Amino acid sequence: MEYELILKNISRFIDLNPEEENFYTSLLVKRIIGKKDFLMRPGEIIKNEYFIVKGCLKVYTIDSKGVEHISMFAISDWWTGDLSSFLTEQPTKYYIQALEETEILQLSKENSEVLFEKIPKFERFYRILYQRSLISYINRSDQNISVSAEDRYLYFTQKYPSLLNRVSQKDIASYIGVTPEFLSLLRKKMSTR
Amino acid sequence: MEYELILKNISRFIDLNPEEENFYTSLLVKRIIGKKDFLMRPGEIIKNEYFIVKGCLKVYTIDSKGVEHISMFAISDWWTGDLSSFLTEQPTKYYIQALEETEILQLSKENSEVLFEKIPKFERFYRILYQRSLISYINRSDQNISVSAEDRYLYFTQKYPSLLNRVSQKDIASYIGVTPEFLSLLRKKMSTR
DNA sequence: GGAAAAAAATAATGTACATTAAGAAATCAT
DNA sequence: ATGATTTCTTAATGTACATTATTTTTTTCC
Repeated sequence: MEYELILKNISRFIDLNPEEENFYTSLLVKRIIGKKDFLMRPGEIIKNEYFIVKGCLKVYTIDSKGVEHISMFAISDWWTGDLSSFLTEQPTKYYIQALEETEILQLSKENSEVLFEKIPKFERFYRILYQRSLISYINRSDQNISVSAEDRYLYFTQKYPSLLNRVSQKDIASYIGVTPEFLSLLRKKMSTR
Repeated sequence: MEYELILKNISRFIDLNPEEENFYTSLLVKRIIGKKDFLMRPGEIIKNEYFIVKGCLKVYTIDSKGVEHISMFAISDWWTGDLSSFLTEQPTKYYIQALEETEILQLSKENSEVLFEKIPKFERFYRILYQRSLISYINRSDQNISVSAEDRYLYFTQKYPSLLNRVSQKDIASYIGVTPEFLSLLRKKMSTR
């Protein structure tokens, strides 16, 4: 069934009875984002959070020199969006683009407020979800200032093996913070050992 | 009164009645960390979260070459600890050291579980706290891969002006991910403009 | 207050990574 | 399938930042 994956995602942290499950899924909107289409562009005020059912997206900014910097990839069973814009109602600076045809479920800000009122244990769900995200972002920002590009690449290959064949090297380079040329060189050096 | 600051911190996101306030503060333990003393060392399993009443701490790791990497500073009205060790009960990799005599309030894991049971709206408090932390760590990790050292330093001076006179340049250099020598050079270059 | 220790500045040299440019390989669109 | 795009590789050169070493300044502490 359509909502199986998202309900399973939620049941990792909280238990819902069938009635609550129905209420929750009634708040969701399903969307398909075609390959290369955008889910978000800079300047928009983000009114939703997104759960990825199927597919793959990249979240990135473009700097003043026109260079793309990938902030994260989002695949099946992950959440994405722009928490900052969602919370502050300021325009986002991110692009989110589908690398493949992608199916998402979106939950609007109004509906998430309704949700917290009606089923307060969703506060717990998000508490735990954000707690765990926070841990991985703390790690990532520590790593970005203390670890060489080669080790960041190695870490990426170990942490996200499923992305290796799905995402271009150019995008991986952007994610780990180097140019595609330098990553190509690194990979050559690493393979001759 | 002793708990004024922490109760004010909490009241930013949730309302507590006097009874709840008393119950909450009864779960806290007050500690003083002397200058240069450690609140945490690698290998320990972290059983508390810490709120800083007064003083200043640095959170850092030491890499395989013996180089210190500062992950964050923590000052009055901030929370600190090691969420990862706290959650997973694995040994921490962090040192937390007081840069000045520092007064903290600690909440143990057991007590935080009691707290969530007795006053579920603390789930909401932590949901919002983590959400906001997450936003700033997402920013920081984006910044670390896409922004020059000079701009990271500028951003630091703007975001944490109060730390500039309190923390050594060497520690600021570590936080932004450069050597103290290079930060010194940057500052000289910046001052002659 | 003065010696010792730590932090900061300066400078020379070294290295990780960026930039530019060009060709080869893979992917895409008709 | 075949040309057109995009991605990947390779290589030369350039630059941001690291390393090492020395000197100056500031802080610590008895």
